[in-house]
Amino acid sequence: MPEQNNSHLHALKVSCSNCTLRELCLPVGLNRDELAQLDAVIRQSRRLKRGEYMFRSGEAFKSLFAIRTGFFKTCMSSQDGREQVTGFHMSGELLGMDGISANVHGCDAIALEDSEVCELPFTRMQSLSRDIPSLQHHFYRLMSREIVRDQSIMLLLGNMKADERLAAFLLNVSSRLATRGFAANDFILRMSREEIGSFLGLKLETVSRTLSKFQQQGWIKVDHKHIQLYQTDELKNLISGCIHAQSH
Amino acid sequence: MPEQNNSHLHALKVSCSNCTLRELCLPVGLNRDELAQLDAVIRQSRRLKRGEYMFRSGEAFKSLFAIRTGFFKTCMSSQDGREQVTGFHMSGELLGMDGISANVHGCDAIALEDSEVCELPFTRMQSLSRDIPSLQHHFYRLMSREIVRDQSIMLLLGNMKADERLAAFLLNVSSRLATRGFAANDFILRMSREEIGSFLGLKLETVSRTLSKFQQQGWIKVDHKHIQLYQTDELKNLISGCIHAQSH
DNA sequence: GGGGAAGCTTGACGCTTGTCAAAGCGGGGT
DNA sequence: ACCCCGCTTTGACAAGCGTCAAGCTTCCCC
Repeated sequence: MPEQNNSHLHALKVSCSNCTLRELCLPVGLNRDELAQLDAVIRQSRRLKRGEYMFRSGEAFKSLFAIRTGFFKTCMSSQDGREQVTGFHMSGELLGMDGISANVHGCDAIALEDSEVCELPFTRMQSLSRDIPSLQHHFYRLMSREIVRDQSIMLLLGNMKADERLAAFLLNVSSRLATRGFAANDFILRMSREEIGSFLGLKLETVSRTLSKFQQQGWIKVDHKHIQLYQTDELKNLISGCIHAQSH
Repeated sequence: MPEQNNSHLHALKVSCSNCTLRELCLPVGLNRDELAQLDAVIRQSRRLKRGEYMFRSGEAFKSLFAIRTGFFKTCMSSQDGREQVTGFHMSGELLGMDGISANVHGCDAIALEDSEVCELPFTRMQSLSRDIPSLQHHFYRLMSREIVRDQSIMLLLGNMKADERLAAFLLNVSSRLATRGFAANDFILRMSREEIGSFLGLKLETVSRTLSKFQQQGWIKVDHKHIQLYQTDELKNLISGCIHAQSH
């Protein structure tokens, strides 16, 4: 692992090497020169402790943020303090794209564990992407991917019953962890039952009960936030009838 | 209305003049030369009859489509034939952005009335947007807007009760029609109760019952697909507690 | 190490919405 | 113009999930 000195980009590349899907990360198919240009634009990475905000709804939009390590939730809040979780995000994912349209962040992004992110100033990325066609195309693809992801969640919320939603959620988390080189069938959830419920359009009691039901049937083992999947086929069966069963 | 000959772009501009929000359409802040370039890229517009497909899920993605006139639904289908409506779309809106990520269309787009669309070959638009920075930025904003729209629907599906969903839906349709210069409080719905229900995550009977309830309370008048809004304030009250009550 | 708050599980009950059914109305095509 | 089919409305009933409540565990901070 040579010449690591002072290259924020290198760190990004390292996080990329953790991903089977290179597309999660930025530097794809760039030559040495283009990499250097990109590296110059990426700001010093920033560390966040659990509970800290990466950005808040209503703040001026200036940058996108790439997660190098850690785990985040994005959520929107109403006046009376209730919140709705709109997504959970892992290393390699890009946050803040909803802020482009109105130049204002449309949601809060909160670290669920100690994390590290890279800041990508948007106007500079935009002009850089004019010089590097493959970068431009990559940005369009990332935004399109976010649209596809949101629509698959719309399907989940509009069509599925509680147990189907939980099964889809567990399989999604599992596959995303596997993509990053972690165990697919034995993991720690970083979020609370209430946050899962908020994301899935369910109450926390329903989440808890449904997990217990899966455990009783021998499909999974639940020890608080420690989840083990024993029979993923049964979980897949549950959602096989649903539209576009595979995860985003 | 001079020199209309052979300019597909002109037609787009005409459809734009119907919109209070110029941002819905493509040619914003372009000079004469840039307009000519853009015009050269836009393919001959295409007419569709009610029920025809603009594109289908699974087809190769080649172009985005701008609606000049008419009304569309987008939806996804499962193996067993059930469908989920993911959106309703009016003149000035751009469809197909979910196809960019995988080079395959992710949903069906079907005309709900006789319509006219412009085809925008994506790779050519992409290279053109490198020469015209404002066009590039506009595309990013359009995709971001789609992300925001999808997230507001996620909130609706995850948080709201049946009557709140219907109220939000009616107010949304109303404001989008007003934006295009149509009456805000007296309109014809182009979709069936079943399609509304599919979009809102409800069964058609619930849609029908809830509309009847609104009518009983004197808030609206329902005559099949002909809707009149009498007391929009009451509808707004219903969703005032919800997160981000305003429409997309 | 201990205390307290926050998170999780489980039960009982009720409401919202889905399901099944029947009847009325309207519109499009022959 | 008429007829048939599809859409809509309305009712009765059932089920799934939310609500309220109590007790328990765990984790964090002092």
